[in-house]
Formats: sequence, C-alpha cells, structure tokens
Amino acid sequence: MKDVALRAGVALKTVSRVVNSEPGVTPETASRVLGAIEELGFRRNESARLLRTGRTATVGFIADNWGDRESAALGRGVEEVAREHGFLLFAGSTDTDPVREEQLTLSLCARRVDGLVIVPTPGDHDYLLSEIEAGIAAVFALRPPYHLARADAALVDEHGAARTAVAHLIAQGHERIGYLGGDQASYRTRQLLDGYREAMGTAGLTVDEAWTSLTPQRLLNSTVTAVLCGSREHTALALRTVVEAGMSRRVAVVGFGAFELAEYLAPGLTVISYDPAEVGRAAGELLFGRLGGYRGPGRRVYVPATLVTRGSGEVPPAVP
Amino acid sequence: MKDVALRAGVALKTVSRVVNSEPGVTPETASRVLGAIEELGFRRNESARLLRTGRTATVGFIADNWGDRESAALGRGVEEVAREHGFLLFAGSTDTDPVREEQLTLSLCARRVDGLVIVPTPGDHDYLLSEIEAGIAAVFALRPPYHLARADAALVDEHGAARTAVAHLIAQGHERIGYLGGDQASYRTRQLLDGYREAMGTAGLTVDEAWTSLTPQRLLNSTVTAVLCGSREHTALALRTVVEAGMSRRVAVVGFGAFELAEYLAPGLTVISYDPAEVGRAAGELLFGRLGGYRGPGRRVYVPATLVTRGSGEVPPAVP
DNA sequence: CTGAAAGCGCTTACAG
DNA sequence: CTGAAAGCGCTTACAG
Repeated sequence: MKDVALRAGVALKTVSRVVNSEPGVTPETASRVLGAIEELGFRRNESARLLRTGRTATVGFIADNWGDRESAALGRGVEEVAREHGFLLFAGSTDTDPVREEQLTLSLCARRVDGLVIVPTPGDHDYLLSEIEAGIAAVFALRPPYHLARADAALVDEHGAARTAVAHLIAQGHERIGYLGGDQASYRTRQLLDGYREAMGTAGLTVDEAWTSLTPQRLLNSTVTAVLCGSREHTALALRTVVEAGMSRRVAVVGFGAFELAEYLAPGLTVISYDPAEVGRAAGELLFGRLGGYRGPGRRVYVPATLVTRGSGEVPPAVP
Repeated sequence: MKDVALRAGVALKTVSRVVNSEPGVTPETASRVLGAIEELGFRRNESARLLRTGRTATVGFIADNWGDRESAALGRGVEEVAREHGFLLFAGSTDTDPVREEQLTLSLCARRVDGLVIVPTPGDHDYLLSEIEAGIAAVFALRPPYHLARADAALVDEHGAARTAVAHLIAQGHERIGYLGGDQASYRTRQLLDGYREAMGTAGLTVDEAWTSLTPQRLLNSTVTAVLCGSREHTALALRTVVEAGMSRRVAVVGFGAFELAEYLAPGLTVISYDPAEVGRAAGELLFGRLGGYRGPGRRVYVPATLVTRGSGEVPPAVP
C-alpha cells in the first residue's frame, strides 16, 4: 500500500480511501491510484485491516469429525449463513476428545474469530466462559453442552421423533420394543429413550429396562419384536444382526439417519431422519443474531426429525 | 500485552519472551509476568503476531460442496495433515461455480493463507497465477485444472479402476457394456471412459459409441448387458432404472462410490470405490511439501480405486 | 538478563 | 478533496 501511494504520488490515506471506495477522491486521483494498484498487482492484506478494525469476519465450526455425513452437511449449513454475511469459515474436528476441543477452540479464539459453532464433546465447557466474556459468540449444535446452560443451541427434535416412531410401531401391533444405541449417557440416546418411554406410557405398555440397552447379542436373545436404533452405525448393526439370524420377518428395525439407496434394501428400512444442513443454518442464524447485537438469554431452536419409510414396504407388523 | 507488561513492571519485550518461552528470563521475572497474564486473562492475539511474522499458519480447502460425502472426507484428510503442522483450516464451497471459486480463493488469499487445496471447477485458473507468484502454494485435488499444468495434484486412478471393472465384466461374459455418467467433458468421465475403451480394446471387443453416453431412457432401449456408472447419483439412477424395468437379472450394474448398507441391497452391488480421505491427505502432503520449501515442477499423486463387491453376490454374468 | 525503538500493513481521528 | 500522525497488538533487531 505504501508502494502504491509512492507510485501514485499520493498519501497512504488516499490509497486507503480508494481501496475502500470512500467518498472524497477526485476521479483523476482515483484512477491514478487504481493504475498503480494494477501495475503493482497490489492486494490489500485483509489481516492487517482486521487487526486495526478489531473484527476478523470469520467464524469457526467445530465438530466431532466434519468428514462424516452428518457433521459435513451441518457445517455446510453454517457456511451458507456465514457466506451471506461475508464471513469466512474455519473448520476443525475434535474426534470427540474434550482436550482436543479445548485446544481447537482456544486456538481459534486466539485468531480472534468472531464466533463459533460447536458440536460439543462430552467434556465441560467452562474454558469458554472467559472467551465469551471477551466478546466471542458461541452457539452449540446437535447437542447442548453439559453446563453453560445459558448458551444458544440448535438441536434436533429426537424426542418427538422417537415418540412418533414408537407410536407407529405400537400401531402395527408391536408391544415389546427395544432400543439399540450405544452410550446410554449420550444426549441423543437420552432424547430418544425419553420419547420411547413417553409413547410406551401413552399406550399403557410397560417397559422392560433390559430392552432399553440392547446390544446385538442381547437383541438375539431378547423377545422384542421391534428395535429402535440410535445412530447410523447402530442401524447397520441391527440390520446385520437381524438379517444374519434370519429374523428379519420377526423383528422390525427402525433406523436413525438417511441412507442412500435405501429403497433397494432387502428388508426395507424405516428411519428417523432429519436435515443436518437445517441444523447448521439454524445454528448460523443464532450465531449471527448474537453478532448482530442480540444480548438476551440463551435460545434453543429445534429442527424436526421425521419418520421415513423406504424400500420394500412398511415396518413389518408384529407377528403373533 | 501492554497491560501485562505494565502490571508485571517489565517491558513489552519481556512479556513477549515469556509468552514465546524464549530463553533469557529469570524465573522470578517470568513468574511475575505469568502472574499478570493470569490475573488479566491475557491471551495473545495470534493475528497480530502473524502480521508481524508474515505467515498465517492457515490453509484453505475449496470444494464443490464440502457438505457432500466425498468432499467432506477429502477435506478431513487435508485437515489432518494441516493439524500435524499446527495449521488451521478454512473451508469453502463453490457449488461448481467458477466465479464463486475465484471469489473464494481471492478472499482467502487476501487473508494471506499460506496454501490452498482446491477441487477445481471447470473454469480456468489463470487468476491463481499472480497469487502463486506472490508466494501462495496451491494444490489441486480430485481433478486437475484445465490449464495451469504445472500445478501439483492429488488424483484418483479412475482410469485403472474402470479398466479393471470392465475387464471383470468381460470375464463374466459381458460383451455389450455401457456407461452412464452425466457430463461427457468432466474429468472423471473421461478417465473412466479411457479405462473402459482400453479394456474393451484389449479384449478385442468393439465399442458402439451410443453405449458411452447412456441415459436412463437410452439404457432401457439399449442392448447392453452391463453398465458402468460415473457417480453416486448415476449409480442410484441406474439401479432404479434397472430394478423398475425388472431387468436386474439381465443388466449388471457397476456403481461408483461407497454406499453404506450396500450389503443389504436387493440386487447386490459392485462398485468402484476409493478413499477420499486418502486423496485429502495426499493433497495435504503435496501442499506442505511446497510450504516446506519444495520448488520443483508440479507433481501428480494417484490414489488407487478398487472394485468392491457387496451384497447378494457377484455382478450377474451375461445371460446368453 | 532486560528494554526502548521501529515496523508488519492497514485504519482512525484529526488537520489542512 | 488530500495528507501527516498515531495506533491496532505483536515481533525483530539492536543496545545496554
């Protein structure tokens, strides 16, 4: 910029004015400056500008692994909103490691990102407090953080979807319904089980607690006629277990997540599914709400999850 | 930092030394500084440091849409390499729009990223020349740019995979083999068709040019007994067409891409598949090679693609 | 071992 | 309409 000023025979400030298209420059001066910029191949150093301005026009996106389908689509949703605001996006993966999450977040904060969308790890998030105090906006996605109850979050209505799914199974005549879904303490499992219990209760069915923490092995030895799954991986597990044991007519599987080519699956597959990009966009909107000056209490946005049936027909009805 | 210096009663430089754990500070002074840092909740502004240092320790990843499976996994591979080097990653999507690619790239360059991994759009990339001259490293992934032949690229051996796939079909007795894959000018289609032609030629089979640009409609009216697909979407299309027309016994489908739950697909599915994360890591290595001082000519790295059979058996043999 | 000055590339606040 | 100075938060190159 100094070189440009020198070459155009003007002061630094004039170059700055031209570059920012501020008013108050004669067309002649402007074109002289523009010429110099062209000749020198000058391009403003955005970082320097932002250092002075105090903002960086960047946000960070932190997920377990943004290489997986769910996180990637979610991140893309965040990017869209960021882009509308002229912001650039940092992306980082924690591999579900709280230590790594903290490192990543802190180094992003050290770069002075304006905001952060975080799919939180199980760890606590107190380290964020001082950053938030320092002015950085943080929004959680997919699950709320353990403490930090005041933070904004964009979530999925897994509770409602599980309730619907289980009610649907019950309507098909199922009474012994199980849940296969990994870590019982995880947010998604708790949400799904809440919905499950609610539907069972409404139908007047009692829940055998053994049903709520199935494994493939236990599923084989269980009397359940239907199983609700808590993740893509558990859906695949359940399917494999049921098919390999030749039980696909006897045990109905309700999966979690969208699967391509699901219409050609042999047993047919009904799933609970939601649009991760929508969660990302919702998180982005919450974030830019904060960046736009919102100072109120934490908000929660729920994205709907729906029951989708694909492939060769319905969930099989209960066989008496 | 000024506040910290004031509070600790030392000069700015001393604080800088402590923060960077440079030698030459007495333990007492150091602990005084550390104390002040603690009390003030000081955290170094990385951007300011990097402005002075001249590097930003960031790289950018630009893809059609990093929310899709292929790009996301690829980007995650780049992130891994970046992380090993202590770099942060920007991610942006072009939606296959050359204009958007240029905008994104240029704004990343204005932030002075040290390097860029780009899944290029069909546009030309001359706008990158001046940036590369200015010292930014650029590596292409998945497909090479149209011009800019000198650039590094991490690619997939689609050519070899198609050759293998078609040879395999031929070994199963197929002689009339088609290709369904969208834009004929795209890099992937050209690679796949090259491999296809090579295998057909080696087997002494002649290619009816109509076979090389199938659509679902043309596939129905064609005499081909097998079809090679050029993308995930075209795989789904081919499958749908074949299944709905009741031709799944007569027409063998070789898909492209990895599909979850493929083992439970009704007709069974053989696909050409590769590991996108590996392409990302390869691109990352090329990039950091440049950042590490490599100044030689452009390099190409090929990641293998393999033929995988899932589900209820093999590609169906040709029915006489 | 410690510090005062200059500068990275830009903008802000003020004068002319 | 244009410019000279100060400063964003840090580091570099030099003295003491």
